[in-house]
Amino acid sequence: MRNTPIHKQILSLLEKNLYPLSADELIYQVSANKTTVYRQLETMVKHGIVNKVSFTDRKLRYEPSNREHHHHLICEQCGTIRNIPLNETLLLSQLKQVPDFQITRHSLEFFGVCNHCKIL
Amino acid sequence: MRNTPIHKQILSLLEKNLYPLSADELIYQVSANKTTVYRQLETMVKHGIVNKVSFTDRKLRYEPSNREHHHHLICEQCGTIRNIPLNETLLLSQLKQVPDFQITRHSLEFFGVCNHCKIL
DNA sequence: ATAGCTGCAAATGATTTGCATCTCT
DNA sequence: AGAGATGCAAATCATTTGCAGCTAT
Repeated sequence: MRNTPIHKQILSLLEKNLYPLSADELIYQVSANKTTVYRQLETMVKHGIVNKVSFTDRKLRYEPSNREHHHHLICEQCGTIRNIPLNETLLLSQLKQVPDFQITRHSLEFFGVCNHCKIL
Repeated sequence: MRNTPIHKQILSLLEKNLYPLSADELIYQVSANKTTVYRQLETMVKHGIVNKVSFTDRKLRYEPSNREHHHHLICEQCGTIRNIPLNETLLLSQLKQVPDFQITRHSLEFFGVCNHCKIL
């Protein structure tokens, strides 16, 4: 992974913003071709410095992977994203209520490798 | 929401399968135009009988909403999805290990309405 | 009768690919 | 030098929309 100007720009934008950014939000601000932005993001994901997150609006979003463990609150009306540092021992109670936000549903996905694939 | 043949077919497929189905998996099996399948799914979501779930592969998936509360294990190599009925008090320990599956990451999203939108 | 379905073709929008050129290390 | 990065145009893939005709209730 090379430390090119575009690489720096993208990383700095991802770090500056508190919430995950979609590719188009980056393309809008970075002086590079959109293909390059997508490719740079993919490179960063492959190298583990950026995480890809997905909600239900069919856009992928990206955020630095070195951020303290947290989750997201997404407003289904305006799409605003808020980070929520989640003390996991408090998960059960938080599932019901978070200040200034009415949770209607949540989604939890685990990703990894199944036994079948691990053997291959 | 009308009880049409296509509606029945789709609902029955969603119920028969233990894991969320993508639109193309349904289109493959239902004798209807793909547009119709998408529209029927949207109708079902709107009426609350089906939930939309999204992983990071840019396809949306659908499952009946009356299923017992659960989450998903997605193999990042073969894409296989497994349901995991999650006793939430056990969440903390489960985040680390589940039988026959090596969890590398998870994603938890909360959806709802932010205070700003609730006021409008 | 009529609001809600359906089909087909075409449009959209996010993301990806091919290919030629450039540039970090 | 050579692997990785970039730009542009075109392709892909999932999903959506327009419009005209159907059909449950």
